[in-house]
Amino acid sequence: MLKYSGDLDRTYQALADPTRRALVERLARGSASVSELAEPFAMSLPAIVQHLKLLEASGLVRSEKTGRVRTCTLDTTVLSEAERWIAERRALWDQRLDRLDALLAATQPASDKEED
Amino acid sequence: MLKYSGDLDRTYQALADPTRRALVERLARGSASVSELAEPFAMSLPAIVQHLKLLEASGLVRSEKTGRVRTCTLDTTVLSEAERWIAERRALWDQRLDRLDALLAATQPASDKEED
DNA sequence: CGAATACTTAAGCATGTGGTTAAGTATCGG
DNA sequence: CCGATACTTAACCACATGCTTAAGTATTCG
Repeated sequence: MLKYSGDLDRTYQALADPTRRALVERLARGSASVSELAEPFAMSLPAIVQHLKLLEASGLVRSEKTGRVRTCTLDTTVLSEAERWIAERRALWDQRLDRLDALLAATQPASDKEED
Repeated sequence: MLKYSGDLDRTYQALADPTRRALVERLARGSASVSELAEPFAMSLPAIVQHLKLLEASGLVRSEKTGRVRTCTLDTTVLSEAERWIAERRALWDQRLDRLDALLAATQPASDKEED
C-alpha cells in the first residue's frame, strides 16, 4: 500500500504531453491496437510506440500481444491516484480559506482586508 | 472560455517534479516567501526560484513582491482544470465499462469472458 | 552610509525528452 | 514458402530540464 513519489512523477510526466493525452483519451473510448492508435497522428509509428511505452511504464496503459497485434488498454488506477493528489491539496487549500473566513468573521464583522 | 492544450501541458509538467509538488503542498497550507519555501530543500535558492517561476508560468502559483520579499500564493484554478481532465476521461472509461456490462447482461446471463 | 538580507540574473553543464530514419523480427494470408 | 503486415530495435539528433556557481540588484536596518 506504500506509495512512492516516483509514481506521481511518472504519471504527471506522462500526462504532460499532448500526444500522450490524446492516446489516453482515445483509449478511454476503448482498447485499440498500436497501429489504430498511431493512425490519427502525423508522426512515425516508432514515435507512438515510445509514447505508449512511457504510458505503460507509468501504469496508465496495459498491453498484451496476440499474434502480431499488440492491444492496448487503459488502466484508470494511477489516473485515480493522480486525481486524488490534486483533490487533496485543493481540499487543504479550501479548508484553509474557510478557517481564514471564520477568523475574519469572528474578529471583524466587515471592513479592511487582511493579507496573509 | 476557450482552452488550449498547452495549459494542461504546463500544469502536468509542473506537477511532474517532486520538488514542485512539495512546493504546491507547502503553499496549500498557506502563502510563503521564497526563502521560507526554499528552506526545507537541500538545493540552492536559484533552483527553487526556477521551480517557482515554472509554477507561476503554469498558473499554479501567483506571487507579489513587497519590499525585498516575494510572497507566493497557491491558485487552485488550474489545479481544478487538471483534476477535471482526469475525472472526465475516467468517467468516459467507466461509462464504457458500464455499457459493456449492460451488453453482456443483455446477451448472456452468465459464462464466457469476451475480450475487446 | 554601509552591511546584511532577499532575492535575481547569467552562464554553464549533465541528463532527459521527443522526434527521426533504417533495418530487423515475427506472424498471417494466399 | 513468400510477401505483406504489425510491430520492434537501434542509432542518432535537436532541444528542454534541473541543477550548479558566481555575480548583480534592491531593500532594510543600525
